[in-house]
Amino acid sequence: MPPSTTHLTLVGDAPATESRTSRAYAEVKRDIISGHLQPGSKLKIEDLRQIYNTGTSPIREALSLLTSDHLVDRIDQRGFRVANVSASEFEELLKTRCWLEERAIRESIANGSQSWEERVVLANYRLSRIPRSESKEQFVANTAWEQAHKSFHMTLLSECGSSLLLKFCDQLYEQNIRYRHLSGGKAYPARDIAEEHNSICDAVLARDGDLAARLLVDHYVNTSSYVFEQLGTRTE
Amino acid sequence: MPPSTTHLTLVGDAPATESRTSRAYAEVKRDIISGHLQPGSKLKIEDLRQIYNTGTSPIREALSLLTSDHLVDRIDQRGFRVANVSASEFEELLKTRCWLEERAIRESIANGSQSWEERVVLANYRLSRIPRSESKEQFVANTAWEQAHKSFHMTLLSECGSSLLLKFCDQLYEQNIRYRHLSGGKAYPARDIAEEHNSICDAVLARDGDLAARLLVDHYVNTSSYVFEQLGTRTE
DNA sequence: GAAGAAAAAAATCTACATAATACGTATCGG
DNA sequence: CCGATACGTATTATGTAGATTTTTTTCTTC
Repeated sequence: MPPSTTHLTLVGDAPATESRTSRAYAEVKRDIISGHLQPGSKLKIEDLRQIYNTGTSPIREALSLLTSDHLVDRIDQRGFRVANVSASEFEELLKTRCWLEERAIRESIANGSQSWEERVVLANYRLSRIPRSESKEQFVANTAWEQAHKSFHMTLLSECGSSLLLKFCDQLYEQNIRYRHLSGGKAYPARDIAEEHNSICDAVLARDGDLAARLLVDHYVNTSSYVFEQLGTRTE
Repeated sequence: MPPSTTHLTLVGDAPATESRTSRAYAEVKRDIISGHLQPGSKLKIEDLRQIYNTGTSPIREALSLLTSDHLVDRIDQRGFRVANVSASEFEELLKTRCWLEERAIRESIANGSQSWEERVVLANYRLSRIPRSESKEQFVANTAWEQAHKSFHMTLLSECGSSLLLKFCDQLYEQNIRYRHLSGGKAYPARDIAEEHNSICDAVLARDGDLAARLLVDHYVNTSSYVFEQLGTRTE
């Protein structure tokens, strides 16, 4: 007899309803990463309470959680602010990301299973099918592409053998997206990003850690040069 | 100076008074790291409110902040728990720590200033003057030694050029202390830890990144074998 | 202008109300 | 009788409203 599908009794750890704190966390995070909330700007509890339509506790707790993602700064008795950005901070971010991801992809290549290879191929394929920009004339960030891109990169690292390292890479990745968004919606330099992804993918399948690490770091450094240009010309 | 261990005061000057949230954060953190609060145990807001003599908001916020240190787990609608421990988690922790600290000490050696060398020497000297145990007969953890030890190790990494990496190393260091404490107050194996510190110090002064990294990793792996023994024999 | 007092704004905290989960007990089918 | 499921109660987490403390701004006064 086929195993009957379990009825609606929730077995695992998925709570029935999402708390307001979680919702506020997700929404504020989204708005900071998207650049909607200006870097350095004050996050007044009362304002946020109204904007996100909830109470003070959920907002306060959401902001506390966001400090761990380095997206919000908290000062005792002086409230919360959106984390600032600067060229030097971005340089640190890029550097750190390269260090950590290089290690992570090397370990993944050394330890990754057969099915991991397949997941990498699949993630790359899915990414390749999604247009980078929603419009052909001008660059309009495509959320679906963003998700697939992150999924591809995190899959590359996923079998590094350390959930801690993965978590760090995830955090740094999101901080990086924020910088990309803040650097404006202008078109990216004419660079064949898909081809870069393919090369990384090939190196992974060849289990060539040195090559994969080099390609991955180059990929990040190249993408970042654009952000640096924008940051360098900031008027602030 | 190494960065402060909490993310509570990130920028600017210290406020006049410490908030209850900050106090609760520091106290709960201390009690988790010291092992006073059992791994996996439920953190009931009402209980904590009474124990730490404050309201629900400060407790709740403190616990939210502690989740970022991986010392507390949070599940929507189901509250907070002290993060669990296990041999496999500790293995990940050790591995990740070695990866990150190796990178950090190499970078520090490559970029560290003259005054950094002096700070390393000074931190090592101070550490050498403090007894490891408060009692000669049996091992009793000495808080002053703990502080000096952390200070020495963080100084080694302090000029790696990335405050993000430093923060990660700081977090991992504190998680590690927790494991040490949980592994009981038994005497450490007879090993000349001071001599290991001296060797690392010498390698730093010789600007020998390869050697320093190797010695540092060995230092951690050696210390950890004791924790593994204890974890392996846990009755739970 | 600068120093200081008063007022306004904002963050923090407490107390209570509400909603969700956990647990013990009863019930049902085998 | 035994195991599993459903139900009702107790416990706990979450959320709201408002009081309190701290900081920031404004307004005097010198």
